[in-house]
Amino acid sequence: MTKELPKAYDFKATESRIYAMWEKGGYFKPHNDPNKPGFDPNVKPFVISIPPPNVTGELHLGHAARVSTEDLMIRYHRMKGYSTLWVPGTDHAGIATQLMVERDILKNKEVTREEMGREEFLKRTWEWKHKYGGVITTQIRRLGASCDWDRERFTLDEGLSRAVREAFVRLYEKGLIYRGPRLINWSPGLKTAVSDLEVEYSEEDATLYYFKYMIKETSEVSKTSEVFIPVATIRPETILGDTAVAVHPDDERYKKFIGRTAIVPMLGREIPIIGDEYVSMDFGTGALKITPGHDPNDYAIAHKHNLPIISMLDKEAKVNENGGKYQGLDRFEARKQLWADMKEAGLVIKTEPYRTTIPRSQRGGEIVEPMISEQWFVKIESLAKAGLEAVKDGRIKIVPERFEKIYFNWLDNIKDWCISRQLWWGHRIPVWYCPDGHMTVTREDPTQCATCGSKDIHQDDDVLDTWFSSGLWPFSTLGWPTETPDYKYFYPTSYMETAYDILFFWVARMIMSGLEYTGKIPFHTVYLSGLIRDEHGQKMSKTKGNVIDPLIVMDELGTDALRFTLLVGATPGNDTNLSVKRVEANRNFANKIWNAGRFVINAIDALQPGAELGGYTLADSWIWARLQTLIRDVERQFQNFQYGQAGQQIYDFLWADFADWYVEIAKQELNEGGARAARAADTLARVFDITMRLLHPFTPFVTEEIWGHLHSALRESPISNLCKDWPDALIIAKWPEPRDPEGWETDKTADFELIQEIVRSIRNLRAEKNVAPSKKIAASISAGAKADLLNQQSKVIASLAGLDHSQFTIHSSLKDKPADAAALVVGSVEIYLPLAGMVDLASEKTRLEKELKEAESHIQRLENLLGGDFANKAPAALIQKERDKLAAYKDTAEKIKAQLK
RNA sequence: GGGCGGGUAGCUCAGUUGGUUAGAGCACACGGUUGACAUCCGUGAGGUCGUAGGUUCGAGCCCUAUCUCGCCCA
Repeated sequence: MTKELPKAYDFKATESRIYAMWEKGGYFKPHNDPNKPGFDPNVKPFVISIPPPNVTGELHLGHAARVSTEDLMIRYHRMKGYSTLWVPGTDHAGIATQLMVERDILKNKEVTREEMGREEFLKRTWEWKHKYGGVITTQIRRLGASCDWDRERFTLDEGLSRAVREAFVRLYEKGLIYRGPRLINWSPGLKTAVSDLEVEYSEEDATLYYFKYMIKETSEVSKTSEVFIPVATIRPETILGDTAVAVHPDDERYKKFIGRTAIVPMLGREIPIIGDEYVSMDFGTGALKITPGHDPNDYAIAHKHNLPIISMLDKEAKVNENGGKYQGLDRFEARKQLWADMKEAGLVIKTEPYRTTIPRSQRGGEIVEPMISEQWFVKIESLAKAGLEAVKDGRIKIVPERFEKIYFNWLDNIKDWCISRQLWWGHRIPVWYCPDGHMTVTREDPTQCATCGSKDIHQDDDVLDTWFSSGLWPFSTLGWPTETPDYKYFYPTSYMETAYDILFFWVARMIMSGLEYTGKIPFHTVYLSGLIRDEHGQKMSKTKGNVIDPLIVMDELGTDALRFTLLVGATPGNDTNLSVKRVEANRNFANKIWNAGRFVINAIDALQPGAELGGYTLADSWIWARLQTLIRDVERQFQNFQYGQAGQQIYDFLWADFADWYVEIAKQELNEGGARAARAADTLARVFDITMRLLHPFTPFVTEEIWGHLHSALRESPISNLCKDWPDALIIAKWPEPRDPEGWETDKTADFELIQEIVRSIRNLRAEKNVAPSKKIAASISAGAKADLLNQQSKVIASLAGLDHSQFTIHSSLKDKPADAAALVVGSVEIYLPLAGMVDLASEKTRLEKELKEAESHIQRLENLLGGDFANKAPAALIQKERDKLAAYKDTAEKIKAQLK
């Protein structure tokens, strides 16, 4: 006998215990491990590498959604028998982590990282990592993630660092990596370059400054009149870096000035006036100042016209020596000063408010400054081409498909990737320089210059973009560049599951990297999820105060409730609005699972030894048919990545079909004892077992826990045969295989649905007439051809509809309709409820008339339908279906009419 | 400017390759201490599926236009 189970599911007492049991049982490990004896290379693996969270980060709902989805995929495939591996890990998140540690030492030691020095700072950062690096993985465990923790990786681990080094050296040797001064996005606060992707553009209020670009006078021009070209700019301070003024060659106003010389305000520097069709004549003043050192478009024009490039800002975005007397001023301060001076000098025309897009750093939000800087770049063209091909030819599939277009578009327009960052926390660029400027790039740290042999060499100060190492993740985590057994067996991986916002940052780069370094696709399927928003679709942010903390939600409502909400609320590629109300509803669902399980277990415990199994009842057949349909639907939906739909259907089945109908009917059967009870218990156990298997990837904890109890109850029961093939834990139980219908299902289902309709209509009437739920009432039914069926099911009907079975009669036909009775019509079945004293003739008449009207409107509609082209063109089966419906409505209408007489 | 997604019940969302009575959760109304569950049960109300055309025997779903919200890219 099983011990008494609590009345409510206690997730707090369950989750950590179950997780420990799984981990201890080794269930998170691939069952077919290439490092172990007995390995079979022919067994199909299923592999996911986790999108690595920031090592010092904390779990947010985005992580929770990712982890839940990946765990669902993993558990499903594990149950299907694949040798399943989920590789967990974290990345070092260069900027984020460095900032955190910088803030910390500034607060606690009051030193900056520069004052502290690189070596000491890195030591502190590693300490920080060791202290906080485990937080997020602990939180991921709480979600039930069934990853192989023995294979956990970190991007700065020795192995992964070797992969980064190998990748860099290979690209360098192939000539795909180069260093040079280019216009890049500079983050003055962080004092590092950032890639194009790390800049966000927002529409903001700004000021458009109009001023005079004076033209150097020549003899032909009157010395008395003022000659200038009006120019407008958003950033007046960049005037200090102007190297030309451009106008459209066809512009009647200005074309006469082309070839002449303009004078940079306040600096007096002379710059050419050039003609270029890039200038739009009707935008602004029609003339453009060219600042190639601080604007990407101007940079391109300067290249075309061979203009000099002047940098006028330093690394902190203060004006440098090229800014004359403004040197040392911050960029915004310089803007004010310069403008004031220009006003004084009579060069100012006007200012006006203007909406424009401002480039801001994705991290921190400061305004990014385009600047010329010496950086390392990856020549991306050939990599992009390969990445494009892999998706175009179907080797990699992106779900949902519409993101393929976005992916193509990005790769078609991609620019070289700036991979160097002026940070300390990361993979230091493996390039050494000697005093003569030779570069040495090797897999092992060199002791001398490869070109001149000089021992006086120093390593590049910069580190690589974190995404450079993340791009290697699917294979570096498996041992690459070494051909380890893991790499050989588990690579390429299977799915890459992540949110669409890092399609470019990460997914595209992983694909390009995988193809470039391993010659193989890193995964065959990319599944993109949406983002998690609050219940009104707003982005969650601390400033809005609408952040939902998954840890608190799990504390209050349980992990399964959160998981189920995230999984069922999501459709591929679409954002999910999460409301705590919904999580609460799913906490209730977890409890429903628990209690349905308790009921099943009690039924099993109550069985008498040696009980024979009775035959299948209609309800047995019906629930079994429903279950088989469910298995087929769920399987199809899993194959199509429709996880939300699948979860919803299982929910509906368990709650509506199983609990509300089958369990209620089973109660009666169980009361009868003997063979009837044994059959009911048997069906309960079989259906519940399969339902738990289907539900396990969604709500792993409660299903594992209750299934375990079911398992022990069964083992000690007279029907222990049922569980003879079950494994020790649900997590590795076999996934239910869909099978084809056997032919009997349609009739049984239709029969049962008639019973349901009869029950519902009696309940409805009872509620309408305010019959106390506890009161058993009499009934007689005229059932026509259904009389046999209803006779067999009379006890079911009676108990579900609250009828007194001893006063319940079923006939093929009734000669006289019972007096003083309410009449209900369900198709061809007439039900009489002699509610003495409660039946008011007038209101009965109204009710029946209403029903008649409804039936007649259906008859009208169907007759129109069947009288039209539908009858000629629609599929035969469908036409028959509608004809049957029409017949049923006609039957109903006639019966009601008879009642009304 | 180009592209993508959403607009379905009071709120938040589902809705298979078009199949004819559009679903759920929450909220709401009425009634229930039925031996699994009040984290529950029963019953009910609530929708011209953004708008206008079109294709089709048949459109929430396909096509065109349009309004609106959001996102990505330039």
